[in-house]
Amino acid sequence: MRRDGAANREKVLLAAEHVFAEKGAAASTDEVARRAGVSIATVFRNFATKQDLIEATAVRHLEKLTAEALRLADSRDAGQAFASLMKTLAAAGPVKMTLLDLLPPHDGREGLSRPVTEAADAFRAALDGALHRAQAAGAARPEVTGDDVSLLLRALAHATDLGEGEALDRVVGIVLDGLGVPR
Amino acid sequence: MRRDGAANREKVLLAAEHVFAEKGAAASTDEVARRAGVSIATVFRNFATKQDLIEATAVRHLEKLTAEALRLADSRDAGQAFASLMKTLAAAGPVKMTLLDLLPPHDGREGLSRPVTEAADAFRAALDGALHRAQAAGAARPEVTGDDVSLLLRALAHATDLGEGEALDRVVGIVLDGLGVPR
Amino acid sequence: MRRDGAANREKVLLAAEHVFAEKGAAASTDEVARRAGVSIATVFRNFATKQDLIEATAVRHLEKLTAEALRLADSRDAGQAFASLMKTLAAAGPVKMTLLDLLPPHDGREGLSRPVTEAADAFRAALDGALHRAQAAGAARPEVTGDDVSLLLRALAHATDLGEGEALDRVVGIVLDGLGVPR
Amino acid sequence: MRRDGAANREKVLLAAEHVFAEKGAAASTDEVARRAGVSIATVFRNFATKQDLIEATAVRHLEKLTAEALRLADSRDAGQAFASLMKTLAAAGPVKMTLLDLLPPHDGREGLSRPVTEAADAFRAALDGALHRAQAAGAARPEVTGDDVSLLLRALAHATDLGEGEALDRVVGIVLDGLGVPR
DNA sequence: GATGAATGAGGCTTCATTCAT
DNA sequence: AATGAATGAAGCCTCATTCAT
Repeated sequence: MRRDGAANREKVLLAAEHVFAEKGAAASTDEVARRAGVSIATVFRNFATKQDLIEATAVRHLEKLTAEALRLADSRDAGQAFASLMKTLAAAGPVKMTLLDLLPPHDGREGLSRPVTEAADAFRAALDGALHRAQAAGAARPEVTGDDVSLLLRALAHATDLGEGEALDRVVGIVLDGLGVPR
Repeated sequence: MRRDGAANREKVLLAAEHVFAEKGAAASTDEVARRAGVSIATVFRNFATKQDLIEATAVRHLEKLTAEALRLADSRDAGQAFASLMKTLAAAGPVKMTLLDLLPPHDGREGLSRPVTEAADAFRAALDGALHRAQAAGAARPEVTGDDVSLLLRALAHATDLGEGEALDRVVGIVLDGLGVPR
Repeated sequence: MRRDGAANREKVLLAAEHVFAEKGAAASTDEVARRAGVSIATVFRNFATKQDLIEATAVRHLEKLTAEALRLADSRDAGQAFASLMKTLAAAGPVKMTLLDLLPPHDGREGLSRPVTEAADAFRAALDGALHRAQAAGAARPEVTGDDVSLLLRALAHATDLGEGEALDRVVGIVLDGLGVPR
Repeated sequence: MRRDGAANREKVLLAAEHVFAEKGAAASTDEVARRAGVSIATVFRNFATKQDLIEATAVRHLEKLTAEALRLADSRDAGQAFASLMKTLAAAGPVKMTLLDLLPPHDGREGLSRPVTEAADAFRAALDGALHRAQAAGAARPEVTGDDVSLLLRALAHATDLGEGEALDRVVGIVLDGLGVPR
């Protein structure tokens, strides 16, 4: 039984990721349930509130991004690693919803639950690490701050929402130029 | 009486600009009415549909931006002018709503009314003009396109939505560096 | 000035007759005003309430029908006169709205204003007169009552609302047969 | 739980039948819900649209009428059967709403959903059958058509709306005389 | 007297959330 | 644990009626 429960939770989260990505957080819980193939009551059994579901989706997405950031950190070339990270994060896969809006610095943090802020902080730490390594290797301007990168990333994620594949590459390239990252 | 009507229409548009800016287009018409100090029926008398109100707000905002772009165009230093334009537009005053999302290139243009697309095109033309002048003066990389700038602007406008004043300046500066605009 | 007022009242009544006929009493007062070419405030100046307007329209229509009934009464052949009357009334011209619903016997009379009941009674008297003359001439079954005719007329008026020209003639013919009126 | 759902759906349909009958299709959905003893959201869960509810009510009523028509068809005396049918249908029980307006021939059929037109056609077929049997038995004039009967029925249903029990019998009797149906 | 504008009440519909099976 | 059903609150929009010019 516990396995069923976990499986359903998983299905719902996956569905939420897609639905919120496509239609924004305004999408109805019903639609998430439908896409997950479960009843809406099941969604609410797993996530007491729609906000909870949104936050869980955000956490999940942030964890993926953090993992990606840490994976790339192992690369020998710190500049290359940082550039790849920016491209990957800006593209943001199918999750076009701006979950990254939850990253600090952010005004609306007060209302967020612990898990979300923790996940956001973890991601932010990974991002800072990548930046610092690149700066140490001379592959990023020293005066650039973590906040700068975070804001730019958020901005690019939104642009992703709108631009096409190749267009996004061009834009990310321009930003990397501005950051002093060699390409 | 026409004066009353015009004044109220103005009040509603102003209120809409603020409300949509703060809470996004999902904000309720009721709230716009409350902020404008009129009844909701008055809002609907001036704008038959919520979509109409949103579009009118967008047009108004775009027209302001276009005027700003054209005003700056008269500057002697084309590079300076372009830089100022980017900063001004990214800041975007109190209108944090991403009205700039209406700029081409954009997928969702089909559903938009004529006035909106016209206003968006006019703004885009002014933006392209500023870019070309800067490039002709050697104050912007020649390979940068109008689409690049438009996407970056849209991205920065979103970041504006979240970042603070000084932080925004830093970020815009980085982007200008990437565009090869001297500061 | 008085002439303007009267003219407007006339225009409104005419418009109301058409609009209510086409869309039923659910049609909006705005539409009546638009069709009359006046502002909605003018409509309400002349008729304090929408109900008042509806009743005035009904009275006007009833008076026309009464006049028609009296005009036909002069015919030599009482049976012929009665048959013509039924046909004319069932067709009801452009006023398909069932103003005849106001005729007695009717449950909802209590709520009606004096002018309406008076007009309805006058029409009913004219109708009774035509029937009695036909019966006196042996051109209608003696046991038929005014209520019978009134109900049938109301029914046919509704059918008119729906049927076509020739179809209506057939149906009225059948009813006249049932009433014993020679054709 | 399905039992609850079905029961509520039934309650809503029943309430709709009464409410629409009394106040016409313009009656508010709220009133239907109140009469059914459920919340208005429950009404909309069962019938996505007010139009859907109206149509479902119409279908239900038409099916009852069709069943009645077919039941009477088994009678030995075809004329008697037809007369009974007319009386029953004209009386139409508590459903004073003119659901019969949906019968062909009718202009507004285009906007109707499949189930409604099917139910209307089924009823019309049953009615035609009764008429033809009566004509074959010499108990109705041969030149009378199904359209004639349908229109008359519609008309009488409206009259039902207004007249009383005994008055209706008289009127139906007159129409049957006109149709050549012995009584 | 006529009008353009304003409004409160009400109608349809959606949705997050709760309940009973 | 999962579901179908129920609901209150809220949103958009319309309309009869009133008000200010």
